[in-house]
Amino acid sequence: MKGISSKTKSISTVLKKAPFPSLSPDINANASSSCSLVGEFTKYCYERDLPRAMRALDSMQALGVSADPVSYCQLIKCCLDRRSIDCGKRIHSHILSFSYLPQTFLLNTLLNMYVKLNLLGDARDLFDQMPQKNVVSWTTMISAYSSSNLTHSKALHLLLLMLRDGVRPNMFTFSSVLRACHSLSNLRQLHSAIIKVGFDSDVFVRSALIDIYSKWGDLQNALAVFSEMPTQDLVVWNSIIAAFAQNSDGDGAFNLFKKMKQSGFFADQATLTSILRACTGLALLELGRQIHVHVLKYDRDLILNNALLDMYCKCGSLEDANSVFNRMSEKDVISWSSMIAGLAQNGYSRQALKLFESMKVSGIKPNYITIVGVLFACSHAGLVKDGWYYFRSMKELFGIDPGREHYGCMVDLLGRAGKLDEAVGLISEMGCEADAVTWRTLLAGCKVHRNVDLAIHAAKEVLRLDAQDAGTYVLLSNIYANTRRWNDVVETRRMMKDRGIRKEPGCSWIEIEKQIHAFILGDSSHPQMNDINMQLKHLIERLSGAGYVADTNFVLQDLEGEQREDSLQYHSEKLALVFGLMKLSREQTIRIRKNLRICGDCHLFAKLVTKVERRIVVIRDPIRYHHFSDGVCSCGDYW
DNA sequence: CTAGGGTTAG
Repeated sequence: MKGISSKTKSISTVLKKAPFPSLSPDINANASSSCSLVGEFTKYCYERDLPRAMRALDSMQALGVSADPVSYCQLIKCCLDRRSIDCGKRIHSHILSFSYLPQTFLLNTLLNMYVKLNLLGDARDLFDQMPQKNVVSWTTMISAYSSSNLTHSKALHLLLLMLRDGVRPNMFTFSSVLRACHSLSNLRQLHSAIIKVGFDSDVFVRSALIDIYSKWGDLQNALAVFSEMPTQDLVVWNSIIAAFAQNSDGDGAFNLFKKMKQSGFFADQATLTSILRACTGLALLELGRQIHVHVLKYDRDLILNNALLDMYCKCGSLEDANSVFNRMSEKDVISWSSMIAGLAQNGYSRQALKLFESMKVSGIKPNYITIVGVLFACSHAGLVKDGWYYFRSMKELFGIDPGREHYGCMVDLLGRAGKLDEAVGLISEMGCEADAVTWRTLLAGCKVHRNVDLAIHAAKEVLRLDAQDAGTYVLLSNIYANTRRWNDVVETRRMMKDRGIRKEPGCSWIEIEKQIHAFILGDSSHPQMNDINMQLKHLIERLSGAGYVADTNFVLQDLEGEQREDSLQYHSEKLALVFGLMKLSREQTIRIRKNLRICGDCHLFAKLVTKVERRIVVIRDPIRYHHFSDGVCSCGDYW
């Protein structure tokens, strides 16, 4: 890639290549044949006939003649479409051999080609050698660097060089460079620069602003950008809806969606994808099914189908997930990963591993997240050997280094199997420091296998890394109470109070005829609460016959609010479950979502309900799925 | 010749 600065070419080179039509008949003949050659070349370029155009280009190269820049641009686009790096480079070197300075827009087209072909190095070489860079050249390069996390700093750096060079950024530049900002304050700087030049009214810049504020978790500012002026652009609507869906504010997403329709816009693939994600977050299976109807008209949209698939998995309807998965005309690593994780999370570990084998056969390469799902499947089914195998060979087989999540799954697997020492060993072996999630996982193992000393250690680690984790304070205090270490109980409660930790009230949601009913611990505002309480009493009597005894160990988990012995009875999932029994027909699965982990008493309660009442119950807590049926739970009583 | 929105884990 050298010699692009044709300025430096000697006069003699220039003369040698310049046509002298009057010198001799030979040269005249030559000139007229070059003329028709160029004509042919131009024709092929416009017809997008890459092979013929390349052949003509070679002849032109031999004769030292050139065509007009627009034809070259056509041909470069053609290379892009065919993704032919080789042809692109040949055109580039042909253009370099010109005796004159190639026009900037032609070099920009080449630059763009390199960027789109992911040849950033070649792009940068060309960019550095361009004698004249205009705003398009700069923006092309900045945009290339902005699109990868690894090169964000280069994008910002180029913006500075551009300004120093006296080239003013335009709307294109800003809408590309925004995603490269490295902090919220950096984003605010860019935003105010944008406002200063008045580009904030551009729909591209606005959607980029909304998107990046959302990625930094700043929904207020995203909404502020959105609300500043009336929107007549679908992408801007989609940006703000996605912002809410991605920041787990499903209700916010639905409200905006409603407003969008009122403003006369129709949902496209991106809108539906975000709305499905909102359904996923809120576990709204029925609403998700309704959206599915609209998805059908985009049945070849991969991303949309992936979102649909994930919705069914996370809403606990594996039948639907399976049928979507099987009908998808195209599947990528995300489709496979979602399905594998979905099977595992819903208790079908063996199928998950089988599907993983099919995936390998299909030729789609597993990624980091796929392996998380695979290990999760192993841990769920207690497949210690398989887990170790996948964990130990993932680097060799798939080229993926084990990360936090993988270690987390292994700690879960070992903890579940009672191999707590091995789990501790693994934590110390981690390349990265164990985070609160990992310690919480170990803590769960300690709880089930009643290892008090290790539980205390794990809980302390959790609290060291996440001082706000109300559940762990409560659990720790619970352990101390059970082992009669009263001073420690007092100390733990004091710590909680000092740090202003409040336990989030337990809340459960159930969807009945497209209506969401929420049950919050200690809140009896539901209109049918009296009825529900009565039914609950009757139900408990029936369950007692089947051996149900309230597990008061868990009462201690509720330090806040009522500390009555019978407060268990009011755990929100019990109320939701009873309401489901009252309102849904026997054939309908009772699906409940809750904000806290399910307690042991409610877990036993749900198991017995499915046995005594012959119902299917699915409860999704923030981490795991519990499929209850005939007195058994898919989690195997470990969660 | 350059720009914006949607999917898997945590």
